[in-house]
Amino acid sequence: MSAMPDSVAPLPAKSTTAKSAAALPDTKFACPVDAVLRLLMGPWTTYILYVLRNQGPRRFGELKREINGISAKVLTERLRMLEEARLVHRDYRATIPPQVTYSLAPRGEELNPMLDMLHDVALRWRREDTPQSAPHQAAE
Amino acid sequence: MSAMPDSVAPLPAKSTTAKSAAALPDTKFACPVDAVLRLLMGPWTTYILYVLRNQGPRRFGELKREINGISAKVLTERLRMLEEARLVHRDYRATIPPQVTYSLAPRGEELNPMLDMLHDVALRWRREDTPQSAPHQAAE
DNA sequence: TAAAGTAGGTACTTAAAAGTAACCTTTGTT
DNA sequence: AACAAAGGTTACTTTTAAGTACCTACTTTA
Repeated sequence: MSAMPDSVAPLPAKSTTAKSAAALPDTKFACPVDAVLRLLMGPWTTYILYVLRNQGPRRFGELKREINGISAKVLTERLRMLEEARLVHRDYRATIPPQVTYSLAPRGEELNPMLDMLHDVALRWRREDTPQSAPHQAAE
Repeated sequence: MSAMPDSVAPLPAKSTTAKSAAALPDTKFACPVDAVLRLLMGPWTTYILYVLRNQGPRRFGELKREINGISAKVLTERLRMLEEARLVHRDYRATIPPQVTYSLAPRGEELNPMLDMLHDVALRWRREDTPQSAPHQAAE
């Protein structure tokens, strides 16, 4: 029971300058867990981290080609966000075709144990939910 | 390096019956991590789990009153989703004012270690990012 | 001369999520 | 008779996110 001892509040889709701005006193001191989840949740985010983790540093075009279906716009958005959160590192070389390489920053690596755990849980649940005819799986 | 050895694919906002339906061959065998994150990401989801974990089983109205600002619609949606994912358990008593109690299901409790880890990382980062004048915090 | 690769940026459109408000059922209470 | 409480549902509107398409500038290649 050592989790979330602090003020926990969701981010109710901040509606600054909206019409009803006097209803919610929250949204200022948000739960840190929420903040991190908010980093990871977008459609392609964990996939990007996965590629950087397993394939190592990659250039923009390589990422775009590897992540089948993502648009340049969204890839840029995600990389900018992850860079701002210091999960990835951006290395820009102003050569004539400019060369930009992305890699996992220390904070990105810090997420690995947690993502591993999440991955284990997710795999376990999927195994449990898939009605296998003969349940004789050994290793993962 | 034991994470995500399987086919990883995002869920690109499934556009069935849309105009461009022949571009992406993915979205069918999605990454299990993505699937679990998709459960947790909505604005109020982790907050609901947090309340159920720390306050114990709660009725609908209690939850709604405790989670300041959530609407009945969204609370219902989230609880239905969490119930379908078997993270929470719904106990319905057809008394005359009907009585519905929600509690953490076993799978909900399985998430605890991971959420604790996530919480630790999130707290650490927030400490690092908050320039404290005198860094003499002892316990979390 | 025209295309392709490099790393994006911008504008526009569309779809999904969230919020708001009203309504439903039954019984007891005032 | 009207209202409150329980636990939602439904319809409607707004907000946000994502997708599509086209643009930049510079160089090499065909």
